Order: sequence, then C-alpha cells, then structure tokens
Amino acid sequence: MANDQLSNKPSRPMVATDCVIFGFDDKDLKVLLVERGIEPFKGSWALPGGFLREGENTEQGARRELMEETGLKDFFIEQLYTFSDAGRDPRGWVISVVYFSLINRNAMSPEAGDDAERAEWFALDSLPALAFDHAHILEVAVARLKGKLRYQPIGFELLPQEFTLPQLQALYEAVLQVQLDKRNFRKKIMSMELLEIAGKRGGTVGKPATTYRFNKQKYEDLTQKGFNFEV
Amino acid sequence: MANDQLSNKPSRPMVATDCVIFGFDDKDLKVLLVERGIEPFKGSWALPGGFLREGENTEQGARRELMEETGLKDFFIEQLYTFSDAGRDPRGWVISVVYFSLINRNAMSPEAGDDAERAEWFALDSLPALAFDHAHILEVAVARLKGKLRYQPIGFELLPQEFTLPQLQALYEAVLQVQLDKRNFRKKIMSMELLEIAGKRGGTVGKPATTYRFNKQKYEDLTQKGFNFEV
DNA sequence: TATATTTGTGTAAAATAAACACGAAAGCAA
DNA sequence: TTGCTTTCGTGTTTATTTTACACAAATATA
Repeated sequence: MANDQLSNKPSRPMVATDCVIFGFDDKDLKVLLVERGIEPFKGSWALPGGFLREGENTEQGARRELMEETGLKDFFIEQLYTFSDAGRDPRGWVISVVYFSLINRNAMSPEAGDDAERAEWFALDSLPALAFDHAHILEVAVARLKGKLRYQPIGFELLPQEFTLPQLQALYEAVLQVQLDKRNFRKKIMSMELLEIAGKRGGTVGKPATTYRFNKQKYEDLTQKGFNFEV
Repeated sequence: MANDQLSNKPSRPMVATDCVIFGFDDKDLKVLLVERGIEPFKGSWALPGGFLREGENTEQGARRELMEETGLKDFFIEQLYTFSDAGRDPRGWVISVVYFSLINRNAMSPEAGDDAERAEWFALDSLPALAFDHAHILEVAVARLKGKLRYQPIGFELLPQEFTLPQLQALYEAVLQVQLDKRNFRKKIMSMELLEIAGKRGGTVGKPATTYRFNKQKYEDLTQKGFNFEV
C-alpha cells in the first residue's frame, strides 16, 4: 500500500447521500424527483438527497431522507454506487453515496414531503433536465434495476403486498422493456412456489384475477439451500 | 428530500479507499494483504488503502494505491461498496470506498511495494486476522467476485494474456468452489467464439495444451448487440 | 521404448424454454 | 336477461440447452 493512511494528511470532502426512488403505477416505471428550491440548480429537478449527518452511516442517511420524502418507514433500499468525480458539484468537493429504493406507491402517503419543495413522479422516457450529475446517476440506477430484477425477487417491492400475476408480468415488461408470454411467465413464477394465494381481485371489468402474496421467508430459506431466483 | 443540502451544515468524514486485490496462481484464488507498520492495528494484516487526496476521485485513489502496491499500470478495477459504519476506524469518522481488482500475478513486478511494509498473498482459506472491518469487506468482495464471474468475462483478468482452457477451468473451479465437466466447460466457452488460438504450451508433462487469447473487442461488439456472457 | 501425465473430443438422455389458442368469469349496455 | 366486451387462466408440442459420460492423442520422463 505504500503511503500509509497516516502519512497523508486526510483531506475531507463533503459527503452526501442521494436516493433513486423507483415506483410503479401498474403501467410505467417512474422515479421520484424533487424541484430544487435553492442554488445551485435552483428550479431544476434532482434526486432527493442531502448531506450526511454526524454519527450516521450512509444507509441511515438515505433512509432518513427517504422517510422525509415519502413518509414510508419500511422499504427496500440498496447501495448503488459512490460518485466522486471532481466538478460534480459546484459547491466544491462533494462525494455522493447513492442508494436506490423500490417502493409501493399505494403505501406511500401522498405528498409526504415536509417543506416547500415539490416532489413529482416522472416516467423514465419523459424526464426533465436534471441537476448535478443526476442524469448519469439515474442511468446507472436503471441499469442496475434491470440487471437485478431477473435474478432477485425485488419486483415485489414495487407492488402492493397483494398483487395479481398480470400486474407482476406488467412490471417485468415495463422495467425490462420486453414482451413476455403470459403462460410461460406464469409457469416460471409458479414453479418457484414462492407465492401464496391471498384472494381475488374483483370490481374490475373482465374475469377477476387471483391475488397473491410473496413469501419472503420461504425465499430466504430456499436461498440458504442454494436456490436461485430467476425470471 | 425535505431538508435541503444547504440547510444542514455538511459534516466531513475522512474518506479512504481500500483495495481488495485478487490474484490466481493456477491453483488458488489469493488476496494481497499488507502488514500494517503503524497504529492502529500495527502488526495486523489489512487491505491496502489510504486516504483520498484532494482533487482525486475514488477510482483514481484506488488506482494510485494499487499501482504503488503492485507496480501494475493497467488492471481491472471496479468499485465494490462504500463502508461507513460508525466505529469502523478507531481514529474517527472514516468512510471507505472499496474497490476490487483482478490481476495477473505473472505480470506483477515482484515486491513492488515501495516502503517497509510487507505485502503477501493469502489463500482465502488461510487468512490471518484482519484490521478494521476488513474481514467483512473481504467477504463482500468474494461474494461479488463469485457472482460476477459467471456473467461477465472477468476471469481472464486473473490469467496471463495467453492461457489454456484447463487453466481457465481451474480458475472457475477455484473461485466458484465447484467441479466442472471438462467437455461441457469447453463446449460452453468455445461456443461463445471469444477466444482465439495463440499457440501451444509445451515444456510440461503431458499433451501440450493450446493457448488462447480473449478477444475483448469482439466481446464488446457482441455485447452491443445484446449478447450475454455466461459460464 | 515403455509408462505416466495431461489434453482434447462426441453422443445420447434429460431438462428447460419457447411457441401457441381458446374457454371461463366477470362487468356493462341494450 | 341476454349478449357483448374485457380480462384471466390453462396444456401440449417442439426446439434448445444442459447434463452425463470414456477413450485416444501428444508429450515428458524413467
């Protein structure tokens, strides 16, 4: 390692956390953005985020911000990447540890954001211009989400606790941007035996769909034994 | 996002980069560790690393340290994770952005480390006690390596430019900790048509093996067209 | 020149993935 | 209440992929 840690005077960048919050509205994958109320980039849209507080690790910081933004307490969150290029923030040397989160929009309290800032959902194909390097960050996040969706059961995080198979399929189709065969999709999902029947969804036109719950416990048990989720 | 970035006084942790450097010696996967010459954890083994310098992004910091450590200029490096738990470093609030690197040990200049510190390769099943939270970091790195090896052509980074199929297979077996069928392994690798014949390896007992080079350019072209590497 | 060692090859069986069409259950309108 | 529209749910056949498995060829060495 050569120069040891104490032989350089440690320099101290500012450290922020930002969150890429994905939601799904039965049709499109969306991302939650906030309109900045202050400089720099005042008036621009940006990923929610803020500086890390003393005594807090980066995940705690991300959870705090996400909670403030959506009112949600439990949600899927995962570290995405740390961005540290010089010049990414005009205020100086700012490193941002970015998390991405998947939330069920039905469970989110509407307009939970606490202050003057506007928060809005945007479909990925109609994004506004973004502040800082957030457009780049978002690209990385989408790529990661696409990559993970097929090999980890994270899609369920975007749906209500009880969901139908057509909903689940629509989610996969929206995120992965592909058409899937209904019968083959069902076959694959059901063969994993990770869904349990919750009831029926009525009140809508057409034959009512069966609703299911994802059995996370069973998934974790199977994973221990070498099971691999794959869609 | 609620509290905007300027409404909190930004606190400033120290930011370090550490590197998990993997090597392969035709038999075992190994990791490069250094013996710390100073407190804290003086005398303990640790991942090579150091504090980030002003004007440098985290990847540059990691590359600098890796270069100092191994004498290598070009190598595979990828961000692993950012560790930020309170108490992970007794000197105070230190966030570490960790990279992992795959190197070909033959190309590495022996003992290139520049100062008094000892650097040594350790097989993963005979590790010494590690400083800080480095044991945990190493676990994360190994898991990531295992996960990536099957879906990205990163194994070649651990081998010399010209390698044989038995070598490649041994690498997969060592990292993934499985036995692979020779014929099926060859079939799968060759069916991707990403290897080109380089020559023959003689001088050893037994039938001489054909040596190959990995065609990175072709891989990248194919990837553009939706090709997916998988072993 | 015989022996030990390592490389390199093909085929058959099993498992998985892909393609594909229609009846059933509900809401809604006439 | 009946018929029309909409959406859900199901099975089989074919193609593709994966698995299992054994012996001859090429070299170094004794």
